Parts: sequence; C-alpha cells; structure tokens
Amino acid sequence: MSPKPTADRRTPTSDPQGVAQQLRLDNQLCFALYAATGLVTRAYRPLLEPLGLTYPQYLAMMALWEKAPRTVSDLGEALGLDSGTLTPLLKRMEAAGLVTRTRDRADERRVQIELTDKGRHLKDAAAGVPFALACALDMPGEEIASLRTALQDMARKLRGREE
Amino acid sequence: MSPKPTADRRTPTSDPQGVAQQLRLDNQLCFALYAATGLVTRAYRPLLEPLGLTYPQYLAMMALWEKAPRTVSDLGEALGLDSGTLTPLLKRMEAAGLVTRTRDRADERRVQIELTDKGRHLKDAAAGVPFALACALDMPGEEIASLRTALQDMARKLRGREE
DNA sequence: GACAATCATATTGTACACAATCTAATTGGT
DNA sequence: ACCAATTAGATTGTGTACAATATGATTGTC
Repeated sequence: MSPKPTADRRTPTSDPQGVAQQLRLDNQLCFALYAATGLVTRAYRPLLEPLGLTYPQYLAMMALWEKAPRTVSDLGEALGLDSGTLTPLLKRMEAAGLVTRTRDRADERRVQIELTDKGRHLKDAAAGVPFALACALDMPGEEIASLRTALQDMARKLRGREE
Repeated sequence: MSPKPTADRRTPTSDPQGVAQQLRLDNQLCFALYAATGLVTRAYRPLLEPLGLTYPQYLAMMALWEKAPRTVSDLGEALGLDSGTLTPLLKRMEAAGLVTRTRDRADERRVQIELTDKGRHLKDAAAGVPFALACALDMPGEEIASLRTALQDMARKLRGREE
C-alpha cells in the first residue's frame, strides 16, 4: 500500500512512469466507456424484456417512432449501424410483428421499414422506460444532460475523421 | 425550420410535450453512450489491427499487463465480462500465442491465464496506442479525464444496484 | 467419509456487430 | 440503346456478449 522508493513491484519493462500508467485500464476513457455501456445495457434488459425488445431493437424502435416509414440505410445512418447488423435485427422485429419490410416500387433496391399497429402501440408501453432508467442512474438531470452532450461532442469529432 | 405554433407536424399519439420528447433518440444518454462506444471501437480498429488484437482483446491484454497470472473469473471481474464471453476470447488469444491457459493444481476448477513472452512484448508495440487515440479524439486532456470520471461514477452507481 | 451446497469454468443457443463480398437496380455518359 | 459506375440490401464469416445449463471440484455438515 505504501508507495516507497524500494522497488518491490518489478516492472517487466523498464518504465518508471510512462507506458505502464498510460496502459492502465482505469486510466482509459475507452474502458470507462466500454464498461458503462455494458452496465447500461444490462440495466435496460429487465425493463425491455416485458416489451419483447432487446436494447438495439429498442433503439431501432425509437428511431422508427420518430420517423416511419424509412429505408434500411436511413435507419442505419440514424443508428450508426450497417446493413449486416440491421437486416437480421429487422427480420426478427418483423417476425415479432412490430414492423413490415417492403420493397420500394419506385426504386426496387430500397426496402422500406414501416411500423405495424402493434409496433406503434408499443410506444405507449415504452413510455415509462426512460424514467425508470433515470431512476436507476440516480444522477441529477443536469449531470445526465451534460454527460450526454460531452459524448455527442466526442462522437461528432470521431465521425468527422472517418468520412 | 420555423417552430411556428401551427401544428404542421402531426404527432401520432396525443402527446404535446411528454413521451414523444422523452423517447427521442437524441435526448437519450443511453444512445449517446451506445453511439460513442461504437465510434471509439471503430477508431481503435486500425490501431490494433497491426498488433493482431481486437478491441476487447486489447482490454484483456491491458488487464493482464497489470497483473498476471490471474484466473478467468478475476479477469472477468476486472473487465465486467462473464466466462461465456471470456472463454472463447482467451482461446483465440491462446491460439495467437499471447497467453497460456493452465488449470490450477491447487484448485482444479480454476484456469490460470498467463502471458507468454510474445504477449509481454506486445506491450511495447501497444505503447503508442493511447496517444494515437487521444489524437483522434482531439479533446483537451482535462476534458477527457472529466468525462472518464463521470462515466466511472455512473458505472459505480449501476454496479451498486445489481449485486 | 458420504453428501448436499457451493463454486469455477465450459458449453450451448440466441443476438448483435462489422468487413468483405455478392446481386440486382439505377444513373450517367456516349 | 448501351455500358460503366454507383447504390441498396443481403449474405457470409469472424468475433463478441450473455442467459441458461452442464460438469467437475471443493467445502461444510453431519
């Protein structure tokens, strides 16, 4: 526990104060992000299970509640996912009776995703989810908002680099 | 573009200012987190590919560079992952020659994960990764640190609820 | 010392996630 | 009209991620 100058902890690489600290898990923003995402996903699970949704499906439904019908690629852009992820996800949601997938007559390459009545009505059942999760987070609203803004700013910077 | 009082945007459910706003993707901390994690993972990919590591494997290696040998469950606790995820991941890392997996003689239920020389030396090659990613983030160091702290605080609260 | 309970890991099944590739349809230039 | 380039989805293969279950070892109790 005492950080004495006696070198009782052998550092495999000669590294007084550089790389070893840089590569510590607890010092990584990326790991904090990774761990937080995993925990949030797990916090959603019991809330979404009664609705028959997984967490990515819930995000897709939110995107569709905002705007539907819309194409697969439009949805993919909103969620930051590609067709390899969305196609099977949407097929499962179609099998669950939440959405329909129909080819666009105007451009047969496009597939339009539309909500079914069941899918639309699920919004009412989902209305309590954000509040329930906010309770689980147990953070003041403004703290949540500032964290969200910081993450969105970071995302904007990363998005700018990839195009 | 003009937010006039004329109701030109029909809201499917009667919802003047409540659920529709709550369920908007852009208002969700969870989606900001989800999207940011995906983007960060993608930002790491080109940096880790030369090392032959995926992003979760890189996290596992960081945990092992800090402390090895350690058991699968110990590693799982550090990373927030269960054995169902770690076992195949560690087997791939074993196949890549980075770690060894050996049963503990004292308690045959345990599997000790140890770094190979190749795994240990990979640390030197990984030394530049955190800096390269910090450049990609293009954020002042103190902003990164405060974001990391905020995420760790949130994680602590979520972890407290599940035990 | 048998034996139930517990613990550590592995296995199985389902669900994301993405790179690479394929197919088919549209568009643009000639 | 033709053909190259582009675009939209689907498919395939690899790699996480977790719930549920199985297997085998250890511990506690009698």
